[in-house]
Amino acid sequence: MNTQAAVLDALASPRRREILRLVWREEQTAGAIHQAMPDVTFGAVSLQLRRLEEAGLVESRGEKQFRYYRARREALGPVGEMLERMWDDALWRLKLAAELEQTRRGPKPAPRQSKKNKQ
Amino acid sequence: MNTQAAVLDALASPRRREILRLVWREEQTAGAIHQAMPDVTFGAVSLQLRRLEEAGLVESRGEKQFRYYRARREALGPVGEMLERMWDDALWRLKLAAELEQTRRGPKPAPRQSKKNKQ
DNA sequence: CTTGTATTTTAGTTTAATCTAAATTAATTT
DNA sequence: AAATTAATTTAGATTAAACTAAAATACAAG
Repeated sequence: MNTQAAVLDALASPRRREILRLVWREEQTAGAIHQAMPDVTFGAVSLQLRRLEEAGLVESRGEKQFRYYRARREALGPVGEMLERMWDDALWRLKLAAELEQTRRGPKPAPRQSKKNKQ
Repeated sequence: MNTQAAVLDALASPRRREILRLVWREEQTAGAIHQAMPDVTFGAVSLQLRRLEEAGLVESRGEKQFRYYRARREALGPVGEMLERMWDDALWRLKLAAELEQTRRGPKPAPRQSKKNKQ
């Protein structure tokens, strides 16, 4: 079960990282997760949850009509600590908001780097 | 300079991970890197090198008409160790080959998971 | 069995990433 | 200067990822 590549793929998107953060310390229902991300549909959240679960980054249990998701922190090892540092950083939160904003509105304004003086 | 997210973004693609592997232990010219990936054009490799460099995952120096790239292993921290484990694993190499094959040929055959018996 | 609530899945669209081919820049050699 | 070699950049095409809206599934309660 080659999992590492799947893990990296799963961590690639800001959306999935945000979901992971929401279920990092305590389980949440799919609905609660969606409520925390009002800019996407429930369906979109559900698809990302499935990707995270297939990558082994979250697990879930069903109870009544609800499904509770929680992070499988042990699957990330030291990378998990990196994520925690990222989330603890207040500046990071602002950056994330900007990132999601961009994700919503289309491609970046392409801040191209100057081509000269690169030795 | 919030770098972590850029790092995760940069590690998202198998192609960039393969490039990173090639320059992990010793520097390589852009041309040598391209030769190791005969299924893409030099231009494509150059673009990915730029992305890796902008994310701080590789650095480069120009000498004569060549440009030498090498990994900035210190920028990756724990993720670097994860990558090394991945690359040391023989099975992983087969998997990577298959992954690149897929990348080349189009989307996956979509092996859907059965929907029942999920408690 | 019908209604309500929670969630997932499907089909199709939109958005973003990656690639190619060709043009361009840059240094080297003749 | 012209030709050669190495690498980058651009514009446009292709491929893949993410999203939406609607339909489907699942369970609970009346």
